[in-house]
Amino acid sequence: MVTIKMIAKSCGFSVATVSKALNGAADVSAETAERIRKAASEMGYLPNAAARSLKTSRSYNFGVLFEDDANLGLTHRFFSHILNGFKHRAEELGYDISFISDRVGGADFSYTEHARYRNFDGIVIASVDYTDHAVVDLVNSGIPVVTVDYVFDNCGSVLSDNVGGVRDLVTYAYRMGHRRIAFVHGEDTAVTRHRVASFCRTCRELGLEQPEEYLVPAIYMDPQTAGVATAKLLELPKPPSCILYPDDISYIGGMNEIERRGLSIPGDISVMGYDGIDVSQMFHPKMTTLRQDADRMGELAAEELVKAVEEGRGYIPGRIVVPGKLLEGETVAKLKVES
Amino acid sequence: MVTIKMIAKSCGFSVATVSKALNGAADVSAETAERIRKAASEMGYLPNAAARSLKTSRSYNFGVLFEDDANLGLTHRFFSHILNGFKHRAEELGYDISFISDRVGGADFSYTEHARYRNFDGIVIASVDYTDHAVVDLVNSGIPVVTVDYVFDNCGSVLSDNVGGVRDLVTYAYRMGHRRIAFVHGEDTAVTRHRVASFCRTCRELGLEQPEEYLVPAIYMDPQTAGVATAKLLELPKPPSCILYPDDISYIGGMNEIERRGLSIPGDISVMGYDGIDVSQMFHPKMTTLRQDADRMGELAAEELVKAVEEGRGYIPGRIVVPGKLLEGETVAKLKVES
DNA sequence: TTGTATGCGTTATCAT
DNA sequence: ATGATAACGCATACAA
Repeated sequence: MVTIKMIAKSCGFSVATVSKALNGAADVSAETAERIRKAASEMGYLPNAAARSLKTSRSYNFGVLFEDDANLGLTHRFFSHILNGFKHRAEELGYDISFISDRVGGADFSYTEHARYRNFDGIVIASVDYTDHAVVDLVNSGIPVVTVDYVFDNCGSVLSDNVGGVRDLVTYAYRMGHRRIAFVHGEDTAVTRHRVASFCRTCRELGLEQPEEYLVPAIYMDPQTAGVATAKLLELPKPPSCILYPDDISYIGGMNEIERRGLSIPGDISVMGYDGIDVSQMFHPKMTTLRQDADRMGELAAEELVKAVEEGRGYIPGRIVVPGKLLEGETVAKLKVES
Repeated sequence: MVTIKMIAKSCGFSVATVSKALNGAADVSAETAERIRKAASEMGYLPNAAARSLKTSRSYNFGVLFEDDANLGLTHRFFSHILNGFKHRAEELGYDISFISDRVGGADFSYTEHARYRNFDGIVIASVDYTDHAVVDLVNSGIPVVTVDYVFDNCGSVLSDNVGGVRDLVTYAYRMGHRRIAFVHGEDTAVTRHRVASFCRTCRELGLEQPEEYLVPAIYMDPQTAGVATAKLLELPKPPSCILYPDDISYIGGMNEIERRGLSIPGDISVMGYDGIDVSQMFHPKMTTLRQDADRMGELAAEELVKAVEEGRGYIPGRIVVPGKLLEGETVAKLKVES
């Protein structure tokens, strides 16, 4: 391993001068800077991140906290795209990425302890239970944090436009002539509350009836509970003509229940998904769903985090809302409007 | 930030003793060790990874290289599971995880340079072009490496049993009475070559005819090319009765082409996927496919890498083959055997 | 059993 | 413009 000390010896300069030259400091002559850089390159010099971090207390390393209830973790479709976008943009901006966990060296550590131990310059949080004490603690640790799909007062955040997304879906169904629209929603989270609120408000604004039974709980990414919810809706005395699902996977569970009953989509009942995952556009009938641009969200999270880190105490937390896009498929029937 | 120096001052011991006590060294009395640990805990002491790494040249950090041609990266279904399993097991074993990229601090770095810069103790490689010079360079860097689905002489490797998987699928089709079996395979990679070889060998052993036209190339995860390949097969004078696809997503492309022609699965033509992704078991007809246990593969890669790191020069590269599991769905018809 | 001293590779301060 | 030196936090060889 070649160090600046060895370069210094080889060139006849001091380590101080070598360090400055390599970091492009102004107070070193262009000539010697050139000579030193050449020697460094020839000798195969590489800086040592640990030494640099120790000295400057900057790691140029971001911590990533991605955990979810279902323990889908990195295999979660939405979040794997977030991570993907975050990673690419962070690397462009000069930061590496590591995962934060609740253990270090085999021993239990809090997230905050882990982050301090590794001296992360900043942290992105997604896909977790934001009421978790350990997460709240991390958020308040003083380390710059950007959260995804949740807002803390003192952190930047990148948010999928859930309110707009649900509004667009319901409005689309309305325009297609639907007047009895039901919402199978996910378990209680901040995202779910936003979506449910948007659903109720949009229905009210459109003058739609909102029987309590048209709001049915299920579990995100779980076809099973979505099927049960669907059964409940179909057995209502006055069943809906259109069902909105919490995500595209849940949609599949609903679809199966519908077909099991000999009903057809969209002939007998119309349905809509959420997320716009790849397979949603591959199967027939093509799914009507709302595509979330998760890659873009990840990129924006990286940019916001860099801003938070580099602006330091003067940073004003950004609230970035990323709009989705309605993918008009073939699962919503065009109805004659009821009298 | 509290350091061992501050603990030393607070307890009246030297930094050396504090360091030893905190690391559970034998040559420190149980009593003082206890006192020191108590003080450390009370003062909120946390070790500093950079300082430790600088001193010991061990980072307890693994580098992960996950890139693929399609740039699906982390959103690739198979690889996101590998990463997930790797992450969990590595954390249990006391290692953190960071991504390796070809840039550091915004400047271009080779993978090897990046790995040296961060002083990774070990590296896992998956999902890349293994002929890439930068990858080969990393493999030969001297840093312990474990590869997924590829073998280098001097590295450990974890392999999906592609030979056994294809054998099982073909044999299953044979048992179901199929005698004209076609294979739509992915682009040329090591995995593809193993699968094609297994396909040919199994057909030969079963005494099946193997017309050249029954081997059709497509692209992994691309429904489009799979559809084209399917069209070619269906238009053959003697079309196959069963088609094996390179993955479950490609299967969908094939299915769409089949249905577009008014044919039904499995009534008119039987089909099989590969991977066993979640949605493959949700849609009807349920897919017959081969489930790869990618999470397990990731875990085993972590264990193998720890072994490589800790055994040092005495490490003998392991070749771990992980068997898949045939998921018997509803897409392969039971045929009367032709005379 | 405990303490002293040194150095890991780097950056930063202050002289020269 | 360049260099001597200290310090970042920690682990360890060796002395006491």
